[in-house]
Amino acid sequence: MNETSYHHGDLRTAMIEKGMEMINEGGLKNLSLRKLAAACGVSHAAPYSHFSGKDDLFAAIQNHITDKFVIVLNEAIKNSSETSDGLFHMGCNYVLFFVRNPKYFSFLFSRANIYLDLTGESGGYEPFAIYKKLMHQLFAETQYPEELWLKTILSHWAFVHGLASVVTMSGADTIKEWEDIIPDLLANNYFLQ
Amino acid sequence: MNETSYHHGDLRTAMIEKGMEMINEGGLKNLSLRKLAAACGVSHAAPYSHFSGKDDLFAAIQNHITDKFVIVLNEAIKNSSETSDGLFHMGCNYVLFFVRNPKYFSFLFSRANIYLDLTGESGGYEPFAIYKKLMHQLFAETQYPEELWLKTILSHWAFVHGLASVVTMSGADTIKEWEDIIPDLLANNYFLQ
DNA sequence: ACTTCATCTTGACATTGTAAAGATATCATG
DNA sequence: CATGATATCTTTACAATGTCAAGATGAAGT
Repeated sequence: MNETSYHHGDLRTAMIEKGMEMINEGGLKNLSLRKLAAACGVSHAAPYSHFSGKDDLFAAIQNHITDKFVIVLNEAIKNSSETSDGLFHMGCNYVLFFVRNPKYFSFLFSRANIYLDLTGESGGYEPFAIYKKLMHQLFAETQYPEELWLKTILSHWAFVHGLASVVTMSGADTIKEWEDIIPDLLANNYFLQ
Repeated sequence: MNETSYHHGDLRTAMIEKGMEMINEGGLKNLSLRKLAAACGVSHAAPYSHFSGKDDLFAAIQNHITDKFVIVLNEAIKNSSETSDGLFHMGCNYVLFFVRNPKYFSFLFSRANIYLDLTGESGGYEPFAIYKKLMHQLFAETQYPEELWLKTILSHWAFVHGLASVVTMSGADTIKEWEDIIPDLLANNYFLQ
């Protein structure tokens, strides 16, 4: 199935991966369904055989990026013997994922289709669910007082997610020290009082 | 200058305020320059006498929201006698502004035109600059070790900004307890270790 | 070889952003 | 008050975009 054939072969994957490329290069505003189709060498209506529309296409790209993000998060658990160590590394991996892919941040979190389930043990937006589950595990191990669970989860996640936000808004690509700063900030408590 | 006259009278302000309304109602994706113009009772090209284009118009709306945001932040200083108290209240006001205006968050921070100046004493994105300046003041008062300034600012801002993000992603309008939770989270340290 | 079906193309249309040219009212100046 | 300059708005036009419908193509199975 070469590039001159009538049928593309794997247009769905091609659209998603080309979409990720073009988001990383020119951002979102200059990316249209038709340009993406052209970049894949198909006509402007071809994507409609694989996606119900533009929203569906971009949601698929979002899911694909989220999948990679989830993989990076889960790597933190594998490489850690203790749970508390895993939480630290998951925080690092969380932020550093966006240090290495700055454009992904606003794309992932500005589409207003993400729901953070605060109450349950699982469900909701997967990266948050993973983080939450790991903290629950740590809470159980250390017999952390249950009335503080939600507050502690909120604090930790907000801090980590906020750091990712800061990184992308202060020139992630221009600051090379992030890889040293982030673990420092997560390991030590630099809050006043 | 009534609504039937050829000249609107204050189209620029009308576009900005109507734009804020429509963002709060239907979000961004359903808002076009032409719809906004129609909602203001003018032709679709009328806005071009006040804005250079769509980007300029939306930047003006963004600036207007930011102005209101800055006012809310500065109120924290007036109502506080001590600097540390002001910092606490500014954090509260920061997050609660988005509890009360959930749609503003993604609109403000997803336009990729915000730059956080980490190094200087002022300049850059104003809400961040205000927060940073207040912390510098507190550092000076308490003779806080200078090598920790940047790390402490990063931690505090990331936490506060992350909380605002969490709030908007977990249904700001459905959870009425935020106004009690946020001050609690900011006043007490619920981080592990 | 024939049929079936997924995939792709072509053509069309409404919406949108933008620019140019002209219409209208406001305002300063005499 | 008259007049011309200027700001503001309308009309018209065009290219880009998202979407749909109808038809073309070829792959896979019978």
